[in-house]
Amino acid sequence: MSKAAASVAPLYLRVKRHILANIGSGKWAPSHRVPSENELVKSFGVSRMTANRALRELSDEGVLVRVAGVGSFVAEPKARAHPLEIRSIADEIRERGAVYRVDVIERERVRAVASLAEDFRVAPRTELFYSSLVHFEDGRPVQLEDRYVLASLAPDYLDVDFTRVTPHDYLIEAAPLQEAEHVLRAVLPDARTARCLAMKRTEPCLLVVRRTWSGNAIASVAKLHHPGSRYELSGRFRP
Amino acid sequence: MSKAAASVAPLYLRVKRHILANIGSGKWAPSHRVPSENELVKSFGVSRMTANRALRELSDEGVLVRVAGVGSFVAEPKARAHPLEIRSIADEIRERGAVYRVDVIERERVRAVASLAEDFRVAPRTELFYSSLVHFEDGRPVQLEDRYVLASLAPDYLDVDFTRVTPHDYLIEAAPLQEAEHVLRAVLPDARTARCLAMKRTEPCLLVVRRTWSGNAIASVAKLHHPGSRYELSGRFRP
DNA sequence: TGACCATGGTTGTCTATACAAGGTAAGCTG
DNA sequence: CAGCTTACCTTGTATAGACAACCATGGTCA
Repeated sequence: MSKAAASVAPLYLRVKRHILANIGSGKWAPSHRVPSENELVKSFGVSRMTANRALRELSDEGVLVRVAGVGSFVAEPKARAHPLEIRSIADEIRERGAVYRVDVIERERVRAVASLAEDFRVAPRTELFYSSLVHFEDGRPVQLEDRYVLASLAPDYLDVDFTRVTPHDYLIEAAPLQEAEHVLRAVLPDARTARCLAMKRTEPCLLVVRRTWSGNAIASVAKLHHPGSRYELSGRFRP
Repeated sequence: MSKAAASVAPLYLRVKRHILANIGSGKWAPSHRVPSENELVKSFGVSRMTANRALRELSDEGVLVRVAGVGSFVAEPKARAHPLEIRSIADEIRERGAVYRVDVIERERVRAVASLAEDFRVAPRTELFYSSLVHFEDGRPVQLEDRYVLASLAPDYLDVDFTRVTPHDYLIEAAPLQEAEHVLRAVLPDARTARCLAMKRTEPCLLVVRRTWSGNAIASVAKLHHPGSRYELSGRFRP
């Protein structure tokens, strides 16, 4: 009834585990040379294709570095970049078990002024859609979302019911997301932001600016203001 | 002299690209069924092992979902979590081509008071090391790093020359990093922080709290204050 | 000595074949 | 009609053999 996975596991997996075990125990340090495919063929009694798959997958996973004509080596640990996940605010709030609500402040069709045109890398007066929402957690405002969207990429944007679908989720459907850029800053809110988030103008805001690409075009630029006293971004990470 | 990669690329890659092109163009939507291995064998004139490698790698990459006995299907796009990389500040500054400098403000051995003990999940009065550094970019302070380290995990911590190795880099070597947690907030600086970062107390700070695990123990808790006017966290992301 | 070349080990790719196991659907049987 | 069986297609794994490209080494030749 036990898993007994070790004895029935596919051969290529057993080879992978053997190598991972030797690395994990410190027996094979970074840059140490691991057995070649032919050596694994002999010691495990498997075919070369099986040994190749084990080593190739470990290479794809970044565990090994392979050099044609030379050998396979334990990769240097990198891991000095720690990803922090930035998620949809509605998901986050609901996942915490809190009540989520959104107010639609504005939604309109606009033409890009100079600064916006620069953000989007388009000509001035290009048609954009603008929406402004406030997201609430248990009745308290936690995010002001000011978003501009390239009209040609999401022609139905102004008809979306944002109380049911967040702009972010809608855009994922409408325009296949290919790249995103985030910039995080701490700022003081302007008068309108402070009013929308029910905060004092001396209280700091966590500002996330998110730009998303679809194909070669910048599909959307969003400015997300969060009251510093009521919102924090957090994430855990395992290398 | 041109790449001519398409004509010399390995067969399994050509098959992968064919499938990715059909997905990228929207011709094959999510949950659409892609050709089976045997169909690819016929249409591309490759062996089944080659078709298998193409489909298997796309499955490993999350592009396809394969079900034994049924077929291979275009995966649903998830990507509503956007990782933001948090990197070592020294690397970041040097990579921008700016001059990096660090001042060591304090370094000492301390005993955990109640709140610190709670952060570390250890008993009060457990021995910790404390260091306080200010990181400069082109002569302007951009980060105040207040760090506590579990003494038993890094006994040499106080002897490290922080002008040559950042605490973060040293800890990676000393205690294998297994997990990290980040919390980002916007706050107003206290008097000491404002003084160290040469900023006004009314100016907001971007605060990153980083906790790192090594094994089951919390190895380090770092509070990183950045002046809102001079520092921003940014990152790009391709799904 | 220095430049060239042959050799053998290594990774990278590809084929043809085989068996096993999961799943579906048609057809048979009671 | 319900339930079972069977055939077929699918993915998953594994093998033996083959050729190409890469690289270090050592030997040969000028």
